[in-house]
Amino acid sequence: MSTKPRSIPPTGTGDEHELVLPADFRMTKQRREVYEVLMQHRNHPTASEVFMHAKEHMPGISLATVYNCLETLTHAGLVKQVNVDREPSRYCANLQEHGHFFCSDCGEITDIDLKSGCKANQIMKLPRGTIVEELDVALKGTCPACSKKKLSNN
Amino acid sequence: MSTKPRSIPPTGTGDEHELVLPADFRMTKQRREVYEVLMQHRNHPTASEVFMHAKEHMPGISLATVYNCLETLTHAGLVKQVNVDREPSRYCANLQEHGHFFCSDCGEITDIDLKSGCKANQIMKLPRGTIVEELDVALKGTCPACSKKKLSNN
DNA sequence: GTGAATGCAAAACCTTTGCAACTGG
DNA sequence: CCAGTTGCAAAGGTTTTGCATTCAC
Repeated sequence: MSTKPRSIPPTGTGDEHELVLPADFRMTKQRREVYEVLMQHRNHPTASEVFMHAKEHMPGISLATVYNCLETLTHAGLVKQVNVDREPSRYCANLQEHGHFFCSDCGEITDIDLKSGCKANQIMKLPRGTIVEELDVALKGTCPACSKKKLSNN
Repeated sequence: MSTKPRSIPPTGTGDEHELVLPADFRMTKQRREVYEVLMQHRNHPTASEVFMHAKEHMPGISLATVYNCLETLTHAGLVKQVNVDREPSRYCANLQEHGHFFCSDCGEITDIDLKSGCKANQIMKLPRGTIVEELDVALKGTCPACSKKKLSNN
């Protein structure tokens, strides 16, 4: 646990699109730290949560820098921003195309894989000429753990 | 245009779920006005846009009240809240289950119908025991009008 | 009549910005 | 070296809140 390996090339599943970092992308200490936090905490932390974790390894880091890094990393394609209603943005380092499930009981957010080959025009009545660049699927409801808990409480 | 009919029972397509207003729901002048604005402006206005329109008919109305009304109407099921990233929330009175398409060129938001019978478990690999209450599909890209414009500009 | 809704202003909140100091390539 | 990044604090814009007044049922 002392000297963690710090590899940048991300998930390595080979399933995501070719990842090309912007030519002028600088991997600073802070950006690496923020990225590492997201790699180690896969529960979609908010910016402040990332900030708190990052401070453990890097006491001097500021919240504004965390916001900066998150934006840069998102823009670079290493990180995805996840918005739930009006709540603070959350971030994840899972680059595979996936949706999100929000449990209204426990508040947990879990990644949900789309069925293979699921494309926008298969589920939506798109007017011809529409160019889709991003498909975002969000589900709300009760997760298996919580629905189980509910049942046994009755 | 002088005395507009002001009916509350919503879309009337018969396609949406049975709409049961909360027992203690009070239809105040302001709530009716906000609802009417949303019925007449189907382009997903923000709270401030609703406010501006509402003021035309009801100069005394306040922004806080518009926010209150929007929340109440949303809670009552007469209105849906649409969030695009971190931008101000938008609202619509289209109660049919539908997705949204955000054109990154012109900024317009259009309702997109889901293909009939499209359910969450048909497109997502849901863990068994998951209870889905809401399916939210958001698309980003270029709308037909803008992609046409782009082509003719080249 | 009465509890709920309104209007106003101020607060809360997340996020962005301006700028001097610093630093990675 | 030097454009880009950081840290700090302050501002920005959206949404919420507290409270006296008003209103719908």
